[in-house]
Amino acid sequence: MAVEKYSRQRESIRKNLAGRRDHPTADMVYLDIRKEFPNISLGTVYRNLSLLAQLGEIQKISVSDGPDRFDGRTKPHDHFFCKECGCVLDFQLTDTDNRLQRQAGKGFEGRIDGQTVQFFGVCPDCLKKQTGKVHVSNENYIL
Amino acid sequence: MAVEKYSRQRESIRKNLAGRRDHPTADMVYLDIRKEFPNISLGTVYRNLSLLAQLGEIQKISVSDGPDRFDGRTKPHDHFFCKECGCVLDFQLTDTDNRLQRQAGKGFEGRIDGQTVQFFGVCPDCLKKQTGKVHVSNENYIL
DNA sequence: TATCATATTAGTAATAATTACTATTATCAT
DNA sequence: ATGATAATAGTAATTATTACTAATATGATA
Repeated sequence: MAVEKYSRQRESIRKNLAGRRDHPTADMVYLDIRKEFPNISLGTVYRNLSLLAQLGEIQKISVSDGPDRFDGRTKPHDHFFCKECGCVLDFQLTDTDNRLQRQAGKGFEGRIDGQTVQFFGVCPDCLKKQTGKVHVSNENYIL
Repeated sequence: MAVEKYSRQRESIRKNLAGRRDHPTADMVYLDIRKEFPNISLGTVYRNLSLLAQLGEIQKISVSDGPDRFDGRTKPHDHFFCKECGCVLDFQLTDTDNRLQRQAGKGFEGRIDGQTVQFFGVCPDCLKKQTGKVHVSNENYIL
């Protein structure tokens, strides 16, 4: 279960994720890695993605309307999900985190180890494409 | 696709979710509804859960390690996921939301329609069961 | 109340995503 | 180089969910 031996395939998967900013599915990673390892199997990709996620070297993101996605960024951050194109963007909320966790922890008898914020909406690209709608600054939309 | 006619099965599913505080999977709802409608099919449960989620009458929650879960609470709130037993608890963060969304929106050219916070940790029940570990107030754990 | 159009269902088949299995290969310590 | 075994490729199996279809339920209208 734990990693005990190096493998070129796993290293390639790790590097692939580290070098991209989108949030690919296992299949997208598979198609990419096949350029270097034409015989790699999808199962190998899945196994290594799970493994790397367990080790905290990548992050696994579950979405309600499709396959899981993976994120090569190690340090904790948040995500934005576009309801138009389905893309996932990274958000870095500075410092609010502690406030969040502290507030949630008040009177809670369990233990909170971490948290992540999921934002939903329309990404910049899709918003621009929506002709007929005037593009206004984001802050006007805030409730 | 839209709801145009009443159905007793759908109403039963809606009530079932409204009357419980856990966050059941489609299968758990199915098993429950079968007490009232022994012939209801799992597909019917799935279809109505999707439908109700689209209408905003229930909420669908995706988790990384199992089937989707459903939540009968209509008003927006957050969730806590226990890494021990897999249970999902509701959290209501008072008012911090606006701050979050405003902060995320700064300089973002897309549109943010909503957000939800996911907390991870160990639930109160599991924490108590972990013998050998002293139970301390949650606030000591906050980073 | 009977009739009709059609939304919804039960039952089943199909698909999508992911995991499990196994013989072969790669890694690494000796 | 050799041996122990972790990891892989290829494939089968499982899980979660959706799609399909004939029969039924709903609700409007006569």
